Amino acid sequence: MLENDSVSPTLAERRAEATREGVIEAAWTLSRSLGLTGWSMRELAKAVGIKAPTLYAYFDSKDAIYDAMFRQSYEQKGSSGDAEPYLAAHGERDAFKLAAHDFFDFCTDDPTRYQLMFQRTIPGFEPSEQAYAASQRSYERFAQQLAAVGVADQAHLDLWTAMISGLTAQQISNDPTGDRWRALVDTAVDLFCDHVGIPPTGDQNP
Amino acid sequence: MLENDSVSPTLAERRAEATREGVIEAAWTLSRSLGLTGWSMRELAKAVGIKAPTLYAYFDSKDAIYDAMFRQSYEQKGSSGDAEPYLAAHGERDAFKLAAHDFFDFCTDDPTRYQLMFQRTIPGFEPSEQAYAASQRSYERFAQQLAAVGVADQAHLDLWTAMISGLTAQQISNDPTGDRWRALVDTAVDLFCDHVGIPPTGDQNP
DNA sequence: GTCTATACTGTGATAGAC
DNA sequence: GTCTATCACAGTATAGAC
Repeated sequence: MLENDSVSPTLAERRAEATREGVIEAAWTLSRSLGLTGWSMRELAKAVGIKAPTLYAYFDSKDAIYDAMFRQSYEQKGSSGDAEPYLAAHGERDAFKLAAHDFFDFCTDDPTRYQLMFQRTIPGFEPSEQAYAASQRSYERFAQQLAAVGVADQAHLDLWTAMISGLTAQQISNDPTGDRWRALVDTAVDLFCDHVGIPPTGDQNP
Repeated sequence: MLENDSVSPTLAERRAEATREGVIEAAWTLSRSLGLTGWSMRELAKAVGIKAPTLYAYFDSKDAIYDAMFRQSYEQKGSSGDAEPYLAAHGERDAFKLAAHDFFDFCTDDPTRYQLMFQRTIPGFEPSEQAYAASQRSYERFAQQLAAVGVADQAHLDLWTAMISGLTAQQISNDPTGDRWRALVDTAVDLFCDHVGIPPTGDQNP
């Protein structure tokens, strides 16, 4: 690990960073075909074209690789699928439905990523402070989005989280290629909106 | 593995069965303190008072031990917490609430068991045909209970499953010692009952 | 500074003597 | 059935070549 506090990275640092990203990308590819814990450091090294011990020049441990993947996932989640643009263009219930489907699809699009982000499935792995902070920022953005449409009560946030993530989890583990629980998302959102007092779409003057 | 198709087991078989149960019990103890994947066959053997290779006289592999634990869990679930007795004694919504809390408490009482039963968390482990059959029987009992109170539509069953398991999962992973999501169970059940047309308690003549 | 060769420790699992 | 000895493989550390 180089130390260089100047503004522009040296060429060596840029090259090292490129290698790091290549390692992470290869780790994703292996994880999607063999499972998150289905590959060894030796296999990963071979996929990148280096020897296993060289990996330790870029990452302190296998868990550090998982950590980078974890953090990257939460940053991806932030940079796509924000529901806010919808709010101006749609009625409020439709905004909730779009937000729910955004999350649902983000999870089902990449079950391996979902497993890393939301299941505690890798023995011994716990996200570092920085990676955990990325997940916290993601939750904060989510909370602010719901606050923007009038849902600020913590209990309401928790109910939303449980309902949408519950549907998602069932879909991924019981019907990964189908739509059995996806088809229930709109119904669940309507139940939630009834509960928190969001008026039905088209009913703007209660 | 001995083969004896006669009705009464021999003394040797009974002793072997007792050892098997001791192994499983020790595996639970280790799993609860170190995590499901946090112990080795050598540690397990030491806890039972034998050498590691001797374990393989009782179980074909480590996964076979997980399999026995998995199956045992689903059989425990069948023999406790049936909601049927409640049905005669309570109004319908209260019966749903009791069933939901039964499931919720069964899961939060033993998060390790929950992890084995409902998360796919052990790398490479898949339940055997017999163990999977035990989990299927458990689901069938659940479906029949809901049918007995008038919920037979598959989509309704799926919505119930997603809501209650979603609350449970959030509780276990985000607030294992608290009540943050448990406090939402009754609300969720009411939303569900509103949706499927179960009248509120005390409203027997709609 | 980046890589390779080698080796250490612990894992699940097996072979074969008693 | 239970043991000792051993295997192949894992993650990882280190010494030293370039």
